[in-house]
Amino acid sequence: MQASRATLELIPSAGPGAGLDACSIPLVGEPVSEATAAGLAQVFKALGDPVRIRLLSLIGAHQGGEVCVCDLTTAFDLTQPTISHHLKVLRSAGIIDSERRGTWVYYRLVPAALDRVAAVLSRPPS
Amino acid sequence: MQASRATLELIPSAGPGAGLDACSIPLVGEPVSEATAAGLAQVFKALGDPVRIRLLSLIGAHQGGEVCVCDLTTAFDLTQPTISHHLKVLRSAGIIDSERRGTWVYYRLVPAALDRVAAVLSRPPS
DNA sequence: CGCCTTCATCGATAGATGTCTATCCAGCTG
DNA sequence: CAGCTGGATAGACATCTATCGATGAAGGCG
Repeated sequence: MQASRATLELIPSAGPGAGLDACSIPLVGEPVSEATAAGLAQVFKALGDPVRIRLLSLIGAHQGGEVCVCDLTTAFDLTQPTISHHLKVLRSAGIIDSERRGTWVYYRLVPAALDRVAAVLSRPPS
Repeated sequence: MQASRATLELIPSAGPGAGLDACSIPLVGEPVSEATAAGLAQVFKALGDPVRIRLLSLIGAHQGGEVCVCDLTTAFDLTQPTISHHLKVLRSAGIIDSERRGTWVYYRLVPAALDRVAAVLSRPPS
């Protein structure tokens, strides 16, 4: 590195309590910790598939906010285990939730999770 | 090839020249098309890595909104080609932009892209 | 010109991921 | 009980990806 540039300090403080469950610090406001970045990345990774995006859209757009898995599997040209796998990824990320009622399992969105992700992406008013 | 214009169209249904339209394409409002889901998934996939999250955070938090690559490489325990790879992924997704000035290359955020993603995740007021 | 610094690209490789088939579990109904 | 259906799990496999070392391209400097 040439001497005419001042090196800046940018190792973020590895403070405790880092994670997605922490308060939603804007992404562009200040450097996030490694743990926070890992938590955010997991959620974004769950969103990083076209099938899962469409699954979320189908669930969110459905009247009542709940969709039976049987209705989701028929909406794709994929096998039932594949859809089940994608639903599991979304559920592991905390984006959706499921409930069994009798024979069928219903999935619904977790609005708080989506809100939190949206808040992270929003830049602070400056 | 710096600051290549070969970035993808973030939301295909937005049309060319639409720019940063504040009107959100709802993810939870109505089912999205396959093409829209694919475009969104690519952006989310770009965000689905802890290193890239931290890169975005470092760029966005830096004074002036620009960061030299040399400062980004020193912030991670990774090699320079790896950082360059991650920057390319973010740039291909339209999330960041680069500009060469003399010896150094500076990266900055593309706020419109982040705003659009945040808008997609925001649910319509019920 | 030659040399150095900065950054991008190439090629290889270990690990992650999406998809399938086969199978198992839970719940309903004869 | 047995049998059927909706959904999850297991295992296999092809593809993708994150990372590295090596190299190339662009620009500054003596």
